[in-house]
Amino acid sequence: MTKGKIIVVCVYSGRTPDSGVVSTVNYDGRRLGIHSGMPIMQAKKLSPPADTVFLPVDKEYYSQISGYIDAVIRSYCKKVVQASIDEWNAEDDNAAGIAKSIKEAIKKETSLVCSVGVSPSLLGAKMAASKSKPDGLLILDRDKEVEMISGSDIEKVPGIGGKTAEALRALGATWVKDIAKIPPLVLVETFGRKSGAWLNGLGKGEYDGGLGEEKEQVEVSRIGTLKEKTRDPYMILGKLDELESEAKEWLMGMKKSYKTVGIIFVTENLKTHTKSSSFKNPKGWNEDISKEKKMLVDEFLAENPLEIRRVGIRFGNFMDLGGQTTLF
DNA sequence: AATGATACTCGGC
DNA sequence: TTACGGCCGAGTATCATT
Repeated sequence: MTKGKIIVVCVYSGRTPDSGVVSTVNYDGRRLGIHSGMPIMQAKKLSPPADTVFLPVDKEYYSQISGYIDAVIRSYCKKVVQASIDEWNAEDDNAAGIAKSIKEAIKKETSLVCSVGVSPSLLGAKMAASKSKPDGLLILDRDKEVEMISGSDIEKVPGIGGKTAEALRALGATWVKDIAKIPPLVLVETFGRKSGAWLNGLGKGEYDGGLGEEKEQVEVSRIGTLKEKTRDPYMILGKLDELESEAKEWLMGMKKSYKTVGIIFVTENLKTHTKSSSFKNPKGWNEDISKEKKMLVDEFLAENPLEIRRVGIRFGNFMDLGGQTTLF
């Protein structure tokens, strides 16, 4: 029985029985300071064992539920873009009118509660939904939207994470409205052309409008944690073989060929590095790439002295081949 | 110099 | 005292081609 308990949902890496991180945690757990991304061992120290349940993530199950919710939302809204496994962005001429019905339909279908935000901009809607968590509905007009966003902590703005927030605070901005005091040139210098311009607009109350289009997946990757950290190419390549098969199952199912293969390395200091190379002609999922993998691994080991903790493989630059099915 | 392709890092969820 | 996943896309740097 899990009623009244702290529920910690974890990604177990398999390295040791408790190694891994927290994926998510219920509100009782959050009150104790447990949060996503936290090492499982740290969460254990913060939670009373008798009142806490640690569960592994079950992504297949979440995907199934996600599909049910997707169908509900699409039955109500003119335009829908699924943003992640548990977030949808939608447009409708009668957004404020249907929001409550959508909440109720999702509850009826899945017995889950959700939060809905309605606002003139996508950014405002997302923040309104976040603000009304865990079971809320918040509808804003343009004035209320500006009031909410400009008065918000920079860290609460989707698109501003820990690193960006820290850099903004170093420039004197704690609240969104403070960003307007930073010269646009400084924003561009610090955050780059695109992000700098976006932040500048944010400070001035210019929030991007629509949803954009649903995007096609452009790469597939599989990453895993090694039993122990190592620099042994044989160990690394062995793990990569497993991961390659998994990624290629996806390619096969989606009937995709690829032109780019990349290897992802996470070193003992938890820093991520990548090495990739592209082929002139697209490769099918049955083609051998062991030479290329070895090249990329050797190349990385030659230029980085640290031990490797996790490795991954990535396929990208998918090609539409038209009638050339003989490749497979 | 301009354009497009590729390589790589960052960070959200 | 420390403890640490598995994805994905965006953005930008860098390279190749013309």
